[in-house]
Amino acid sequence: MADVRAQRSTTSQPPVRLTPMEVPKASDVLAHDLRERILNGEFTEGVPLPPERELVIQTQMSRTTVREALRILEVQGLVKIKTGRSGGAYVQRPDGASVASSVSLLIRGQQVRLADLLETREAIEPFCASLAARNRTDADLARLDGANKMIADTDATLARFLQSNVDWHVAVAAASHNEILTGLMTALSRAIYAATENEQFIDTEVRRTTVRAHRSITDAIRAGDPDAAVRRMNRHVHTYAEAILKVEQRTKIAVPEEN
Amino acid sequence: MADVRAQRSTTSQPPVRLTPMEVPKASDVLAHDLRERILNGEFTEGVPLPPERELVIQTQMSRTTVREALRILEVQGLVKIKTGRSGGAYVQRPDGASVASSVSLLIRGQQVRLADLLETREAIEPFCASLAARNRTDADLARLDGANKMIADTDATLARFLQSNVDWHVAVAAASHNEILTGLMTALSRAIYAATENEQFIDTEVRRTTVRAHRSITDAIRAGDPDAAVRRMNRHVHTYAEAILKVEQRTKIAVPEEN
DNA sequence: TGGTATCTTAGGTCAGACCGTTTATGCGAC
DNA sequence: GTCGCATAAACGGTCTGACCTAAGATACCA
Repeated sequence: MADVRAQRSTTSQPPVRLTPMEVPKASDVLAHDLRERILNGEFTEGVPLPPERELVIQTQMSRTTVREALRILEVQGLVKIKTGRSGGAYVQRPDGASVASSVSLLIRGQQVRLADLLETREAIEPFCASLAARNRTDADLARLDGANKMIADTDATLARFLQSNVDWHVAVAAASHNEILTGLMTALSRAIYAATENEQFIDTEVRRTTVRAHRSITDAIRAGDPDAAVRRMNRHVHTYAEAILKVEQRTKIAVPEEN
Repeated sequence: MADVRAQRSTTSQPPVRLTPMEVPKASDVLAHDLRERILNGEFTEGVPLPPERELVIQTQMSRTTVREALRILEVQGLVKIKTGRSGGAYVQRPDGASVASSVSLLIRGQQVRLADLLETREAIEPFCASLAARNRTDADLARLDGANKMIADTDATLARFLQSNVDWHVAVAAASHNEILTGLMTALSRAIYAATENEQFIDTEVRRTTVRAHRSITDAIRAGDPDAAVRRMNRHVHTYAEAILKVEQRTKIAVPEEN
């Protein structure tokens, strides 16, 4: 090791300034490189990355490191790892699900108040309904109708009712054809489901009101009437929120894990 | 291996039906368990998880497996791993950053158009402004004023302008005192920043308009006028979106990597 | 021809070693 | 004492090489 002070004495110039150096981990470097290649389209969707042992040869890294890199990409939703022969890391593009899961973590981690959840839905969903009225396809309408049919079953358990409820709301978001909004609504709906399941918020009257509101909003979406859709959705989620909050007294929210 | 058909012939009952079995990976199991404990508050923020070798002893798993689990949690933003003595996996609660990065991946994966981003902001931000007008504290106002001051500097570089822009928008969200909306706006702002930096969307005129709009919205928030706040914010983000989209002609969005 | 046994390729897990970084600790000079 | 520095200890990071398990491919036999 050369002595730094010796260098200093040989020059009158101020010492070189160095920024606090970054020492990236090998697996991060590899993950980063692969991620860039995937996002740049060098690896197209559906094709498998080279096998781990092949990557070991190419990168001169150990298999441990290679595997950690692949694991990172898997968590980020950029590859899907399959086992067995002709398994491997298959490239996929991240979809709304990854957004939904990170939003779920955000919600669960912050111990968010139920009021915040409902507020957020009030912000987002009317806009979704408006977009849905403009962009919906026949397939979207079919999905909405299906959810309406499911939820109309008055004999269903609470869990089934809430599930159809979620399905309908997610279907509205999907009909907006905006991936981000769809991801957000998926996460929000799931969280609200969980929060309202624990309490006995939902009585027969709420069920009937909900079914009617969904029908009416679906009609507006089918008719391609954004203004009506926005207005009705606004009223629906607001009414729902008020009903819930009237019952709720500082309830702790517990969002179930997805998968 | 026993012959299945032999069993069948010895009984008249129909064979047992099994669902396609789930064979979770060991590292996923551990990651899942740790994640639940963190989110349930069993490990509070800031405390380190047991060292890897300790986890190996407790879980009877190999260090490879333990490390993969920790890596998963790190990517999900639930722990921050530090090296060196008294290093380890320190528990942290996920914040807007993890949502932001998954949104970024979604965008870079080209599943999302810039229009979707702007649309989502149009859905969320007016609502934030409304809440902010109702819930803002003096500290919130100070933060908004600070951002307004920064952005008014006409000599600033584009990067500085956009950063102050993001700061202001995030400050509005923070003033709403809704954790979810704040997290979402952080993510969206960063993504929009990145998407608009690459293009030369921002000219002097846009800058001046933006500064004026921010001032006017800040006034409404200070005055505690939700209606004015919502109206002005609506116009601001809508105008901005139109200006951007006018310039954009099927432009490929390239969001730079965070970190 | 159709099904079944086997082979082959891939990821999953394990054990043990060693390296690099960072902090605690103890010792010596002031 | 107390400040500074060398050293030790406690971490995560990486590597090697082995073996297990899943599952598609293939050959073989009825």
